[in-house]
Parts: sequence; C-alpha cells; structure tokens
Amino acid sequence: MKNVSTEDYLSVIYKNQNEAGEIKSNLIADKLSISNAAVTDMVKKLSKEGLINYTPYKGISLTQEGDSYAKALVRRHRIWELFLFQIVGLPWEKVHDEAEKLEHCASDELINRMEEMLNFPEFDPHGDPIPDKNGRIPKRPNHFPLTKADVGAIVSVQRVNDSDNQFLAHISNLGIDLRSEIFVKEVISYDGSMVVECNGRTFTISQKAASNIFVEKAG
Amino acid sequence: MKNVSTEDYLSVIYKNQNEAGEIKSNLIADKLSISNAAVTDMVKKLSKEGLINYTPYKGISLTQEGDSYAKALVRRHRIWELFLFQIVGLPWEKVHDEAEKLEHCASDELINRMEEMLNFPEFDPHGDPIPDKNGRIPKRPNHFPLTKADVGAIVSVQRVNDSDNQFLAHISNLGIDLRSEIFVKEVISYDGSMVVECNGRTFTISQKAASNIFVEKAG
DNA sequence: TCTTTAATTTAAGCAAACTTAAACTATTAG
DNA sequence: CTAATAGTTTAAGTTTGCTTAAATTAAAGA
Repeated sequence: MKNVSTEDYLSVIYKNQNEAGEIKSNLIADKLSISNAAVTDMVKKLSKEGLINYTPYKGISLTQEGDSYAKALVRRHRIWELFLFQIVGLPWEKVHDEAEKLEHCASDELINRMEEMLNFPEFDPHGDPIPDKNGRIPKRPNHFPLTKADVGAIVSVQRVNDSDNQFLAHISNLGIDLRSEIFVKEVISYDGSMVVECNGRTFTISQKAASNIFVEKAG
Repeated sequence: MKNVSTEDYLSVIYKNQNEAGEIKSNLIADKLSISNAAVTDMVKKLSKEGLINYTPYKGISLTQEGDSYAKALVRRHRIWELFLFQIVGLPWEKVHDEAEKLEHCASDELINRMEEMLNFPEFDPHGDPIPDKNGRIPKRPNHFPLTKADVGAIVSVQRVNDSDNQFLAHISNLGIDLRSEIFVKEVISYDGSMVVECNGRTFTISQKAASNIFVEKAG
C-alpha cells in the first residue's frame, strides 16, 4: 500500500485523463490545490517508481501498474461510498468526502468484506461503476444529461455528478434519487430550465442542475 | 482535528500514563517505535500547543485539553472496533489494527452515527469502556485476572487484553468470548496453567494467556 | 557526598512534500 | 518565421517528523 499523497496523485490522474490516457501537470496541480512545481517533483518520483510515464514538457500518463493501482483506489472509494450510504445511512452529499478519507486506510480484507455485505454491487450511490477485484469495470447503461431529454419523455436517473455536494443536497431535496423517474413537462427556452414531475411532485430544475443528472429512457 | 502523529502521541500518553497521570518519554518512544530524541521534539511542540504539560527532565502529562482530546480518540477507536466486530463481522483479533487506522480519518458525524447504530454501547469487543460524547466513561465491573480465580469457581469473562492479536486468535480458538463462563477445574502448580471448562469443552490454558483474561464471579 | 548509570535533551542532518521566483520550452498568432 | 504567451521545470528554501551521536541531568549506590 502506497502513501496518501501517492494515492491522491494516481486517483487524480486516473479520473482526469483524456481519451488518450494523458493529463496536463497543470490539471493535477489544480485538482490537488498545490503548485505546479510540486507536481513536477512528484511526477518524477512516481515515474521512477514505475507508476506513470513521464517525459519532461510532454505528457503524463499511467503505466499498466499505475492504472491498476488507481482502479483499486476507485474501487475502495466507491465501495466505501455505497457502504456509508446503504449500511450506515449517511446522506448522499456526505458520502464522497467521508469515503475520500477512509479509502486510504482500510485493509483489502475490510473492503472485500464490505463488498460482500453489499452483495457485490456494480454501482456506487451516484451511479458510478465499481471495479471488481480483478479491475473489471461494469458497463454503464447508455445515458445522457437530463438537459438532452425531450419534452414529454419519461426518463430514469442513472447517474449524478458526485463532485458537488451542494448540487447533491439540492436535488436530494427535490426528491430526486438514483433510479427516480422524471417526466419532462416543459423546457423554458429562455434559460434552459425544465419543468419536471418526479415522485408525484412538479418543480422547476435549472439547466445547471439538469446537466449534472444523467438519465436513460424509462422503459 | 489534529494530524495523525499528534493523535498517536496523545493516545499513547493517555493509555500509558500512571495513576498520577504521568508518563516517561522513554515509554512513548517505545510504544511508537521511534527514538527518544523524536519524542523530545514532539513533546515540546505539543506543550506549546497546550495539549500536554512538560518540563524538561521532569514528567509529561496531559492538560485538560489534551486529556479530552485523547478521550475522544479512545472513543473513536472503540466505536470503530465494535462496529467492525458487530456490524461488519470482522474477527476479534483484526478489529484493533483496522480501528487504529480508521480512527484518524472518520468525521465526528460518522462516529456518532455508528454509535447510534450500535445503540450507544458501553464497552468495546474486548470489554474496554467507550467514553460517551461528553467524555464520560462507563464504570467497569470489578474484575480480576483469570489466574486469580479459585479452583472450583465459575467466572465470566469481562475483558481481555487487546494488545496482542495472537493471544486473541488463540483464546478465540479455544472458544473463549466476552461473557463466556469459565469453570476452573484445576491449577497446575508447576507452571500455573489452568484446566478449565468453557462452553462445554475442557482444555488447559497457560498462565500467560490466563493473565490477560479478566473475569468476575459468575452470578 | 561522590560516582556511576540511566534517562533525557541538544545538535546536526535527512527525506518527503510542499512553497515562490526565475528560467526554460512549446505552441500559437500574427 | 518569429514573437508572445501559456505551460512546465529548475532552483532555493520551508516544515514536519524522524535519525544518530554527543552532551547533559537526575537518581541511586557506595
């Protein structure tokens, strides 16, 4: 098991790499709220340890080893999230930050035991996929942002953006949950907000909020 | 919330202070497996922060603030232990080490929620008392080491020493649990080992093991 | 009381992970 | 194709918590 700092770098790289698997050092500094110089230092070190590929002034990407370590971290994080949500009953918007801390210090044995208690789940409370012990990642359903749903359509929530607690608390307050069905009644063309019905209540949701809710056609 | 290192020092001081509330720097170094010089450094720092009382070459003791912080740490630790044991089902001998890591990174909200799930327990899986939110520590029953039990007596296990996993695995294997009743059949004067009956099985337990099991007269 | 020994502190130094400021590359706009 | 700018790296320095070795203090026995 690596130290917290190393794990943070690997997580950030994994989560923010582009389609080609690359990431700017800039972005790492940004996400971790540290200086670029610090990133350069660390990136050299991680490269020496064989966790990332790095050529100065060129790109940064995970090696095979770095990638599977990062996947294991994501696995830990998401199992913690689901455990805290489902077993402990922590609210939606709190599980991410709590899991962020816990993921660095639970043994594999504990993680596996929790996974078993949760009956080998495929998705975390925000709808993100949980890699299994071998790094296999469940295929996600085809989903699109709620903003793209047609007026008159009924869609079901598949995933929500987990990076903003205020957003989560907000939609939770509106009664929107994972698997909730949403009926799109109207789109206000002026600002892109939508009038929707969900769990028997009708309300307006802003474009900003809707763009962070991912849905598929209900069927 | 303080950093892990500070928390470790406070825990060790709290757990190893004598009746007068004092501890030798020596012992801290020993328990944390670090040098005496490192302890001196840190002790100065903690003193500056108002967590301990310290005069060079004289004793080290917790201030009021340090003491209540340490109690809160013990509380976290023991709630984690019981949670892992009772809810998650981790074996006796594994909960201590796991809790050691987790206690540093759970929010108070999570700790309180777990306490609630456990129905405000008074003792951890080893029989050690759990301080409540206000730092109140449940009174422990009058107990004594099994080695002091008379031949012919029936005693019940109240507490076991939690600092040695091998010991815990061993007695767990013998079928000894918290609240188990033990009937003392014979004491072998040669080596102090005891022939006992517990949960329908008769076996011999060494003096070493028996001295780490604390019991009271069954009634 | 003096001396020996054990415990503790000081001194000097190290590694990790950060900082700011200056120097360098790469890219892109004219 | 060059110059400006955005991104990245180097250099020098900081903090935290540790190390070993040397110096100091306290305690205990002669």
